[in-house]
Amino acid sequence: MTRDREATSRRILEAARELFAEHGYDQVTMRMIASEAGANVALVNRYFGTKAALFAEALATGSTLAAVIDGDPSGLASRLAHRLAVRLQSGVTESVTRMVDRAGTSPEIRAILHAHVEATVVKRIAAQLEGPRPEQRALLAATMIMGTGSVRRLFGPGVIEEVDAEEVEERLREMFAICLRP
Amino acid sequence: MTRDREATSRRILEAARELFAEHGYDQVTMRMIASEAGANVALVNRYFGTKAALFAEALATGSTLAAVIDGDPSGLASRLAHRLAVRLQSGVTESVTRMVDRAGTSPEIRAILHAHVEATVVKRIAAQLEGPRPEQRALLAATMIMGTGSVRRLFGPGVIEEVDAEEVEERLREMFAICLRP
DNA sequence: AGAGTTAGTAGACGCTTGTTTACTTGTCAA
DNA sequence: TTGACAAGTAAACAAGCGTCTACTAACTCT
Repeated sequence: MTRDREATSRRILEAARELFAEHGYDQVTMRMIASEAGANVALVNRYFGTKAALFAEALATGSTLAAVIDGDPSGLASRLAHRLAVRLQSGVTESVTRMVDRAGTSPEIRAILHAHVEATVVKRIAAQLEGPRPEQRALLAATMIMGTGSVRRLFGPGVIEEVDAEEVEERLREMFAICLRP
Repeated sequence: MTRDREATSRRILEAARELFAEHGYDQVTMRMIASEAGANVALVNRYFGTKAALFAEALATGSTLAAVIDGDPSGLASRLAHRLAVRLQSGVTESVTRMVDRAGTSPEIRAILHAHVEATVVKRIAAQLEGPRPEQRALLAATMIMGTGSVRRLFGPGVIEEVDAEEVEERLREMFAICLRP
């Protein structure tokens, strides 16, 4: 057994990120994280303090939505619609929505998530919008992102297979256009 | 202490319905339900078997969304938009979305929720739609209902207060119109 | 009035959780 | 080579969970 604090804590953080994204905060135990990282439970606490602190740190790294949001403002609706349609078809959902969806009701955890979604989704979308109340419209877009995740996870791959992906994408594009327009 | 099995089990069921709707499955304990109903924990198990069975029974009674969905098909988009806008403003969200949002990942519970949402929301909306693939479009509407709940719960009353309720309702109405049209 | 049924209760059972403590062991400077 | 420091481990902690068993007490029927 090679002893490497940096490598170990990095493995722990990666395992935490994947597990939290997949199962949400409550459903993941410190022992699951330790096991996945090939480390001891006590080390997880020693390196990251508490479970909530580890969650916050895992959240700070790994949002792929930002790359979709950033870009040409006029194509934002199309990019978001395409992303959601692809995710519906592939069976994968945004890790952010999974986490929100399964966050549990701990005020501390919801506060951490709130700050993260506000910074990486709402503010980021709002920054591209012109006209009054950009955050209100960005919030509506966030609604659709979150809702897609919830529904997809609840209904599973069975229902979605009967769906015409192109038609859904076109409808989503129009819906995004409505909530993003000035 | 008056002894009335029917009244006691009804109190338990009501307490379960309210608590599950407010906090979700995982966060509600059998002891919370018993305490809220003024009954003993053992009685809850005796009358309803298991926690999951009680959840399923609580779910079967108490969906107020159905009343909004049923009615004139041409006014469906307006009714849904109004409902969501009101709920955003009042700080209350659909109990169905709360439950889904906080369901945890137990396959049994998610299966129960899936069946419930499919029957009381998706199929009910789809029944009003004409044209091809009504369920696909009903699913998009469900996406917005679920998403509104997630976002509202995550952001709390603070952000929503800065929102122009009428403008949001109008945008929601147009978005519903797009996803419901043939 | 007394016996039997049954609503209601107290408490324990086994398990899992996040976290901590006391310990062992590998690594590297002196 | 040795000693000190840090990485890693095993085990226990206290608390909380769903569930079950053994018991008490109120109601009903003869």
